Amino acid sequence: MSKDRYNFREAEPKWQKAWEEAGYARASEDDDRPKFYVLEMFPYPSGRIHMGHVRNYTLGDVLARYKRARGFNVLHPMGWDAFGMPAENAAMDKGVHPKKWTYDNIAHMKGQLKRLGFSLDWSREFATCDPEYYKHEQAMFLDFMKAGLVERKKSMVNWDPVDQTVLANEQVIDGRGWRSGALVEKRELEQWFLKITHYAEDLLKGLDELKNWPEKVKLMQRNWIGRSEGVRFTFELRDEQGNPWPERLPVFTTRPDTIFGASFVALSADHPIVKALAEKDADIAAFRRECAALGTSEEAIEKAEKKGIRLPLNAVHPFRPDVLLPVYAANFVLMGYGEGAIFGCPAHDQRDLDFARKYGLPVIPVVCPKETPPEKCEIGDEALTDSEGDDLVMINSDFLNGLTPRQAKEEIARRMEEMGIGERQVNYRLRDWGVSRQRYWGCPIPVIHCPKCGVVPVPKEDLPVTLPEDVTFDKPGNPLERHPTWKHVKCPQCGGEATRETDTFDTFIDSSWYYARFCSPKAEEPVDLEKAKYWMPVDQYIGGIEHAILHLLYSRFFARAMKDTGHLHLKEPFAALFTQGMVLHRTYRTESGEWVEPALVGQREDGSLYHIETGEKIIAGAVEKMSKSKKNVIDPENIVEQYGADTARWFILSDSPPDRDFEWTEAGVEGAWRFTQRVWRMINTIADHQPPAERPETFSDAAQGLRKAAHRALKAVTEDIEALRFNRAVARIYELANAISDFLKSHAKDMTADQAWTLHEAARLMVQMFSPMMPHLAEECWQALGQEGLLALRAWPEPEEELLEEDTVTLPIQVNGKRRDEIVVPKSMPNEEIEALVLQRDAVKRAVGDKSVRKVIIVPGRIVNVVAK
RNA sequence: GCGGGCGUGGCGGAACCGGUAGACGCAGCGGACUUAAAAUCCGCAGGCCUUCGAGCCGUGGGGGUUCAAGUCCCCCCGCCCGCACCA
Repeated sequence: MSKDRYNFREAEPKWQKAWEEAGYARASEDDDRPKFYVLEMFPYPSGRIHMGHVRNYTLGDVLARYKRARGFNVLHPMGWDAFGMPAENAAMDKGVHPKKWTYDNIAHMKGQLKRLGFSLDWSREFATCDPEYYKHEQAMFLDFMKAGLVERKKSMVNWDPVDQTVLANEQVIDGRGWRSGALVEKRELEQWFLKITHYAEDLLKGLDELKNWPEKVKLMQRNWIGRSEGVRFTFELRDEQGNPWPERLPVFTTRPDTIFGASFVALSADHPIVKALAEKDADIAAFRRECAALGTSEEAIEKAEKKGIRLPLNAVHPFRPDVLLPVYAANFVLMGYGEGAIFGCPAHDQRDLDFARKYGLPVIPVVCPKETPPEKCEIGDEALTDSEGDDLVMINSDFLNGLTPRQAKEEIARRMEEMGIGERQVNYRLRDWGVSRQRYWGCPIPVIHCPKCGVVPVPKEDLPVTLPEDVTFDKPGNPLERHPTWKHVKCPQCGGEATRETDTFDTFIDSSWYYARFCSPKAEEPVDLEKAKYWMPVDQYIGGIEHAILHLLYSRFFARAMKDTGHLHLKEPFAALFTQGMVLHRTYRTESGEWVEPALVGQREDGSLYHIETGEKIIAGAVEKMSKSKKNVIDPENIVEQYGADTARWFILSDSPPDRDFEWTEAGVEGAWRFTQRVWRMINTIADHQPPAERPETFSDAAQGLRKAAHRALKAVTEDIEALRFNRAVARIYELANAISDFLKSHAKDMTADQAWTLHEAARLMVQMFSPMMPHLAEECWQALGQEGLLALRAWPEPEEELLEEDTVTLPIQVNGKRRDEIVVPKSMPNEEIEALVLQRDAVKRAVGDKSVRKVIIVPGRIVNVVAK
């Protein structure tokens, strides 16, 4: 290879082949070394990899390669999250079968990943749409059923009345179906649920043990689970004539202390009482329809204006029998939480306040800061929601007056229990996981519906229940439902005519246990426990923050369910979690507002932008997440083609901390590209200086300086890689490269033996340091430096301790907190001596002026601050 | 709406546990080399002011704690992520 120009087109395939032949990325359980399981969230096979994948898998690959060099037996597998809606959309739009579309995409993307040089153990690859994978999923579901973790109940879906199809939330746009444009309705269907709430407490407690998870993710999960302690109690209801209603109304509240501030009661529009009343009242029925048009997403419901309708009912205040509270149906009360009914206390809940103001209901403050006189305690536009402060006191509340809200909660709970109308209750926001999907391209749910026997599980020996391939997507709805023969089977129990379940699983199930399958991808059972015991848990999991709640919570749930059914031995699958940021790119538009892809944007001398094909003026827009709709997408394939894998990897690691968003820029890749070329030239220059075979006895000052720089860089880079601070590691490597350049410049002409030796040492260390990031270039450099064998197989170097120490230290000197001077002192200098030295300095004297020195603060090794007044 | 996060030069970022703000890279400017350009190499570089000693201002905005605040506390603004059928 040319010494002037690094040819990645030649080098990259060569080293990829060499690693493969060496079995570099193959993982085996039969190994004495400690194990390390690094896993990145597997991709959906959309067709092409995108920059987000490049970033994700580069982060993981750096760690995998580093850990191998550190003596770990590393498992770094890859697979495909292959079921899901896009395959069906492609079938509808382009007429291609979901299976063909998916497997073609996988083949293409696999090639792309290989060209990026990721050290993945491809022998463990699988796709979740392989019957070999999903048959185990079906088997586990049957075991979950036996263990009582599965339930069948009614729940709401978005229904498109024109397409006669169930819609995903993302397919509902402003309350209308994305294809038909029809107003979406809510519809109740019998569906399968996994009882994640069974583990609510355990999932919450388990978070405390996850020391290497980001606090923000744990906090989000805690809030999602939403444990709350409160009281469930019942109201007596009366109709408009004052006659008692046959049943009492149960409500749940976390704020029983505010009961004397109650000014209304609100029921969910889907509450059985509201449903019953709607039968006889057109207005209530209309209100229910209005609520149904909001769809099923909590976001849409909460964003909507708070609205309600008065029901012909009143509720009797439990402690003031003469007070009747009006009862409403309200759009912000969720049927799925608590009892689907609340009492409203406008003074101390924002939603209740908004509602009360809209309908002219009284706002009675019952909690008041202690220092405020009760008669001055007023509520404006903002409710006073705090109930924990000891500086709060109950007012307007009969026997509660004078207590803190905390005491009042206790007192009310006690009295309600005494009266027999309520009890304390722990409630969770977390709902059971609805896993039924009315779609074709998913894992079939392995049950049969028999008119005589009811729901009958498919016997395990009949698994997998596979998808029929002769299906069409020319009509809306689920092809499994209308397939002529597939669903018709004999009942396994009575042998009579029966039908298969035509719903398939939520694809989140597929991704809730794949990490365990990678331990034994060919096992006869879902997971080979011996192998799982060796590899699990995942030591480092890496993926996007967008999965902070659902995917990660479902996976934690699945591990628990698998443990309880004997399929896994631990509850927490991911020992450490890292959440990467998104990849962004600037957007461009023409003056008429059309998006333009970055490749078509040219820049003139004066900096103005133009369309390179049409010459139109182009306006630069915001830097945003890469998305097809805004055309600000850079295809990794083009980047690898133009610059090679190492440049792409290096750039994506270099600019931003991995957990923050990353802006892809042309200039940035160019910079990374130049660095690869600069390194290659530098290494070849160094190779020309033959080092002595033996390590020199002594080193010149210059050589010693370079050795210190190299070993310090090694220490810093090692720490940065361990902490996944790859951008800092990159900066340290740049610094070392600069130090080596400087050294070469000043000593190239009359290089002594010790200097040549030092140069080679520094060069080897630098190459090793960037080898996890730019593995191909590193191998090529390693060879150029005359080293034998694959660098990938070499142990990570250790810095020499004595080169890391410094005997002097530079201390900045502040006077009253402002930096005025600095001194260089021996590390061992006692504080009194430092103080004396500092006070003699001209700059210090000048800054002190005619004030007198009150104190001198010395932080050893860091700073001196002179306090003068 | 609710929950979570982020905000530092022209740009991406660095700054450990409260201790020199701006490492490193990108872009820029000046110079060398070249017939020329590219590439490469060297140098400069937060802002203001300057009598060239220095000084003042500066980490989204406002307040506070401290000898010392990008970092801790309170309030506000902007952007991003999630909200249970996108993956």
